[in-house]
This record gives sequence, structure tokens and C-alpha cells, in this order.
Amino acid sequence: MGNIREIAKLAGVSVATVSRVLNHYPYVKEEKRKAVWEAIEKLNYTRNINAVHLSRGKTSIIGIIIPYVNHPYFSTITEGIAAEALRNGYHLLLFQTNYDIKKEIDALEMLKMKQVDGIIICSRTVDWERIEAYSQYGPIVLCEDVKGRNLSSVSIDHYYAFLMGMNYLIKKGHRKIGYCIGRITGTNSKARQAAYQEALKQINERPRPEWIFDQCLYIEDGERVVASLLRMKERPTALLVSSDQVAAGIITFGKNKGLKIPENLAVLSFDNHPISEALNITTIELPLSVMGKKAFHMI
Amino acid sequence: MGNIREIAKLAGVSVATVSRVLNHYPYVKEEKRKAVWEAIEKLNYTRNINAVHLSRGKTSIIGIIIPYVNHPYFSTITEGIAAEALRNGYHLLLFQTNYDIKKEIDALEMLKMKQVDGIIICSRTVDWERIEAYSQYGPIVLCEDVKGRNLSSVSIDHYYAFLMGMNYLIKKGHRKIGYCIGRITGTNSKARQAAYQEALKQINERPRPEWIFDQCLYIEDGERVVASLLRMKERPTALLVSSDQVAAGIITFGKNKGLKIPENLAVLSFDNHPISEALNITTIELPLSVMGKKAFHMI
DNA sequence: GTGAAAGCGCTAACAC
DNA sequence: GTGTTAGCGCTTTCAC
Repeated sequence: MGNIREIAKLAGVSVATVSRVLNHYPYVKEEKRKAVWEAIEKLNYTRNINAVHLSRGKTSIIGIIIPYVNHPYFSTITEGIAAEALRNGYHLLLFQTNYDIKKEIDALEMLKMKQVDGIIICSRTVDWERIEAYSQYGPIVLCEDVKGRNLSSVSIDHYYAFLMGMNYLIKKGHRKIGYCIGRITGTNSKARQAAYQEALKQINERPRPEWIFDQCLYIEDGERVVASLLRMKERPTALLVSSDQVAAGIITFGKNKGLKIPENLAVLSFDNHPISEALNITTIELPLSVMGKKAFHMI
Repeated sequence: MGNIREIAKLAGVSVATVSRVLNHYPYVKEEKRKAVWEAIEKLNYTRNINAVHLSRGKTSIIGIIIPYVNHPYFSTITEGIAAEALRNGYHLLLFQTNYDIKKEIDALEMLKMKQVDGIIICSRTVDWERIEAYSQYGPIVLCEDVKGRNLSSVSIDHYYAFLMGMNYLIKKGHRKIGYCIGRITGTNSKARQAAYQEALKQINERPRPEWIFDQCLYIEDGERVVASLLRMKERPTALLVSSDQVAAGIITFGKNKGLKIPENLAVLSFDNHPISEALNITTIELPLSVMGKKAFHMI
């Protein structure tokens, strides 16, 4: 392997010239350039990228903070970021946090340590103040509405999407409506809650806390929701579900338990992942992959 | 921020001592250690990790080569790797390749450049020889059977799993059996094909190339399969499907088109992802997350 | 226990 | 166009 100095010696030039060749600097005499490439071939040389990073003070790596790689919502965003990053010569360092605040901070530390040039936060537990504190070390982009905070973000208008969903159900004649989300905290969830309340207010219904289900992420969570519903004396006639996966679970387990869908329970969900198509779930599409793309470009 | 020298000056010690404190080297006098930590706090200092990487000659990052982040099969493996990596103080650099051989080689180059300490290849297009050539630069682990090659690997016995599936269907009385896989090439697929042929041989049936569907990755591919089936004069009575997603698609689109399942077409699939539970698909579980974990430890 | 100093391998300002 | 050289910020002998 060797280093740049050996290449220089073998090619009969200076290390600076080797560096120039390596970085496609235009003004190098053709014969020297050739000599350098030959030496590189001969010694099977490759730059030590850590030295490059140190010297340049940047890495062309961006970090991505994500709670679960394995959930379609997040893997779709990741997909978008990954594709775009690669097209632009960037690499992706993956921080899977499980919403563990310590892991989130670890990731943020990587920005300070210059391990990454920037960070995209797909979803988080850590508070905004903390993030703002880290943004002095490099660009940070959130995938949520930051409400005029001094932070970059790209976001889907979950308030609007949820309101749309509510209105759709209301127009279908529903008045007793509940919903399912991943976490009760989180900006996106608060937007959804606000939309829920707003829509109910307009039809003079009061929100029903017992019809709000959180921790709904995967298909299996649908089972829990169905079980809860069956135990209630008064049930919602419709459910707005923030993930296709969960909707699929509710529909399937519901049917198993004798719930007629949509007669007993209408289900409207989000994301438009393939699973909804398979199950003929009515769903509202969210442009997640595009969001990932945009997030990358903001950085 | 500053650097180690400033810390040394402020704490009244040498840079070596600062380094010792930073690396939790035991033999440093308590008072100096304290002075160093105070200086660190005061200057809000963090190590420049690139300098550490360069100096140490390693990065504690491992690369993961994966065709699509967004497919459950791969995101489950990634999940396993990510969880285990984090627990061991490693980070993950994600290379999403779309099976583009150039991107795979780029990723392998990162090993040579010392960007990563090792690489896990979840699925690949590039040939074994190439990979062997790169393994001089660091550990590489494949997630497939490497057939006695001089390469590390952790793999699921897809031959066995497929054979099990075939026998299950045969026991149910099926003789006209087809299958669906992601790619026709690839070691895992070849193992499946071998199992398919073997099982048919035992019941004196010949393989039917027209009943083999490749490029089956997502739910929507199920639609294509169903369409093909409907065009055939002679159809299989059962299908072994290498992904729950695709099975879900086949079942749903099949039902839409009036196919009775399982009466007209039995479907058996793999992976045991939640979607199969939702759709009551019979499925054979594959320990993907565990495989990811093991892959990490081999490195 | 601690410090001086020699790297790690590259980039880039500067001089020619 | 090209070479010299001073960093980049840290780790790690080696000597005391």
C-alpha cells in the first residue's frame, strides 16, 4: 500500500504533485500525471481517507438519526436520503436510537467530533434546545415542523394531513372517531392531536382520550387496539391510523374477532405503503422518500 | 473547541497526559486528571475523531452493503447489525447499492482506504474473487453460503428452508408447484432452485421454468405474478414465495381477480414478517435479525 | 507518573 | 507547473 511519499519517490515527483493528481487538479504536466498513476497502480496504492479527512477538516459523511431502521416509515425516509447522498458523493452513518436520548446525544456528539459533516434527525426524543446547541458544530436538519425555531427542517404537514383524514371520515357520516399514533409525544403527534381536536370541535363532538391509542408502530400493535376496542361499551365508529402497518393489523385482527370493517369500524390510514394496497386500505400518501431527498439537500 | 495542546496548556500538563486522561489510561495522578477534565469542560473541548482515526489506524466503523434499505428482508438484517454494533461501540456506514456493482466496489474501496474497519455484505452482485481480493484490507463477512471459499460468512440455509417448504406443499397433495424469488442470480437463489429441483425429482415431476418468477421483491410484484398466472393454460396449484411481501401481493391481487386461495392456489412464504400474520399467510420464519447480530460478531 | 518528540498520511499556502 | 514545508490533532514510544 504505502503512502503518498512513496508514490512521489517512485514517480519522481513531489508529494504535492501526487496530491494534485489524486485530486484531479488540472495543471499537471501529462507525463508526470501518467508517472504518478503508474506508481499508484504499481504499489496498489489508495489514499488513507482518515488523513484526508483530518487535513481537510471534513468527511463527506452525514449522520442520520433514526429510531428504528426496520419500520417502513423510517426506512422509506432513509431510502430517500441514501439515494440522494450517494448521487452527491456523500456517505451515510446510521444511528439507530430506539428513541434512547443518550444515543441521540452520542450521535450529535459525532458532529462536534467532526465525524460527520451534518446530521439529519428523522425523529427524536431530545429537546430542541439541545439540538440548537449542537448546531454550532455543523448543519442539522429535522424532519418535523420546528415552529419558527432557529433550526432547519423539512416536514410533512401532519396537521393538514390529519385534518384531511378527519374530514373525510366526517363526510362519510362518522362522528365517533378515534386515532392511533406511534408516540404521544413528538411534534408530529402533537400536530395530529391538534387536528383531531379541531375537527371534532367543528362537529361539536368532544375528544375521547380512551379512543386515542399510542405506541402503535407495527402490525402486532393492531391486535392490542382491537382488544381494547372490544372491551369498550361505547366504541368509535372510525379510526384514523398513522401507519399502514397498524391499520393492517387492526383490520386483520378485527376481522378475526368478528368486527365488520368498515361497517362496524372504518379505518383510514397514512403512508401509502404497499401493504395498504394489498389489503385495500384507504390511505393518505405521505411523500417520505421525497422528504429524505430534501433533507439531504438542505444540508 | 481548541485542540489537545490548548487543553494541555490550560491544565498545566503535557499533551501526552491529556491523551491519557482522554483514553482512560489508569496511571495519572488524580489532581492532574481533574485539572485536565476542568480544562476540557471550560473549553468545551471534544476530540477530533479524524485525528484519532488517523493516528490509531482504525475507525470503529463498519460498513454494510445492502441493495435496498427499504425492503423488510434487508432492514431486518440491518436492524440486527445496528443494535449489536451500537452495543459494542461501533458505528455503521450504510452503502445502499441497488445491486449496482460499481457501488459495491466503491464500498469495498472504503475498506482499503481505512474508512471502515470491516464490511458486512448482505447481498451482492460483485463476484467472490473480487471480494477475496479486498479481504486483505480487513474483515469481510457475507450473508450467504460461501461454499468453502476463503471468506467469512453467516448464512441461513436457504436450501434446507426451501426444501422444507416444498415438502410441506407436497405433503398437502400438491405436485404442480412454482416459486417466486427476488433475483435469479445470487447464491441464495441458486440454493433455492436446487431445493426446488430436488423436491420435484422425488415426486417425479419436472421443473417448470414458466412457473418460476424472479424480480419479486415488493407487494406490487405480486400483481405481475397473478397476471402471468391467469394467462397460463396450465397453472401451478401451489407457489413457494421467498418474501412475505410478495406473498401478500399475490394473495390480495389473486383474490381480487377471483382466484380462490388456497383452493386454486396455495401460497407458502418465508420471513415471518408481521405482514404475514396480518394476512394469515403460512410462512417459514428466517432468523434475519439474529443473522445480522452474528455477522457483526464475526467481524 | 509524566513529558518530549516522532510519527500517522494528507492538503494547501507559498515560493520559485 | 512544480517542490518545499508547515500544518491538521492525536497517539505512542522512550527516557526520565
